[in-house]
Amino acid sequence: MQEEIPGTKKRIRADAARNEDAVLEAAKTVFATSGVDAPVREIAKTAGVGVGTLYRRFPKRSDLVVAVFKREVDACAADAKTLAKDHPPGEALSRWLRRYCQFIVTKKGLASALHSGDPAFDALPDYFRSNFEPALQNLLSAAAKAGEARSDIDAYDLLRAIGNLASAGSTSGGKAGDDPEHHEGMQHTYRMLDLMIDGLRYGKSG
Amino acid sequence: MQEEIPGTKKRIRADAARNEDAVLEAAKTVFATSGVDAPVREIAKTAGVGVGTLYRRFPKRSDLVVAVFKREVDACAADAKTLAKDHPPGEALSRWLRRYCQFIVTKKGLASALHSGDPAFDALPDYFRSNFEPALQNLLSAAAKAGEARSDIDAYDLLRAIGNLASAGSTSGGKAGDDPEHHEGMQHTYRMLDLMIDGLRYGKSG
DNA sequence: TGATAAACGGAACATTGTTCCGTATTTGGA
DNA sequence: TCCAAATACGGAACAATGTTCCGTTTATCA
Repeated sequence: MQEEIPGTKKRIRADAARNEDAVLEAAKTVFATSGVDAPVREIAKTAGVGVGTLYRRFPKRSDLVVAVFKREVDACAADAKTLAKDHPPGEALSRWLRRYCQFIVTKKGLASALHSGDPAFDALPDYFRSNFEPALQNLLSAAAKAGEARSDIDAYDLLRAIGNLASAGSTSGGKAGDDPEHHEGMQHTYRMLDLMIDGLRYGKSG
Repeated sequence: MQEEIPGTKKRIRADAARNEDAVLEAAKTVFATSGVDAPVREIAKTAGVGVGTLYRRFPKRSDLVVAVFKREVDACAADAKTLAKDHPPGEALSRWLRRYCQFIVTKKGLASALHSGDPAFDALPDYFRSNFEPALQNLLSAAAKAGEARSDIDAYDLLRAIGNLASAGSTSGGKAGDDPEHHEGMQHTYRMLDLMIDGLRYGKSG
């Protein structure tokens, strides 16, 4: 979260840094497994840490939720750059859109928390957009310039469209289980996504 | 809630009936004042009743929320009939739409509960629509027949439109306070509503 | 290596939903 | 009118959870 800023008084203790990371990682796992409403204690235990430690870094439960969310937004946005480096533009675009779709699907539970009215989450939508829109815009532009995708699609529109697709296709809640209906819904979602991607890359417009 | 059905074994005890009503009334008040997340104890105390009494009638907190919601839907829908009896068709229509708008505004907190994924609330949207759509349809038809409103508007569309208007204009949460911004938003909402009503009654179409 | 600041862990506290049960009230019949 | 059974009542007690507190442990640095 916060780097070594020159002006900062003291270094962060090694164990503290290690634990902060462990907590974030545990929270990510637990949120995915048991939903965003999972008890703080469960996260602390998974991280192999006492609740006190967790609360020192994240004074409110919502702070932890926000931190995990931002961290995953960062990771997903960062993947855009990686994919752009490792693949031809059209392919990078396709892959990232699938990656993004997966992000949305796994954040379903969180999404409902966002609209819960808790002011703690007010900043998240902006964070979401300000990271994803440029990330996608770059992929889109590169693909368009290479003639590997149409150029008349707005990044934000696409983000929203896929977001809607994905939320419509997943059962509400945010747990992870092996619910078969859930899997069918997912398959359907990914099929629709592929349709959009194909349209984007090979559609009649240029 | 449940009437005297001939097949029923025993009569409901008088104090029980009285208390059920007191609880519903108290819940309505408390939800309006402190939001739908208000503690059960506060509702019980307001009703002048122990929590045990409350829980016998409403085994889950959500049961109480649902009951209050339905009761207010009933009340609002019933007002449509009353207004139709006491006013000329166009006027009845106007008045009821304002009444409905007020209903929506005060149920903002509840609305977010609806989309919380809790299956306890799954039946509410249907209840909402199946009561309000016919109620409005009647007013609309009567007004149209009397030449006091245009006839090309769908009842459900109108319900949704006003619903959106009202939710957009109110600050999230569902509390009641004297927040001045909230009041401004409300004024704006009602101004927009009046615009729609005027369009409905005096617009160019017949 | 030892002093000190920083961090740790988890018991303890506060709030809330829910259950339990001894007590009080209503009801229907004698 | 009065009694016994049925019913309902109230609120203490329990469980789950977020959050705070503080005695103990550990990392850092000279």
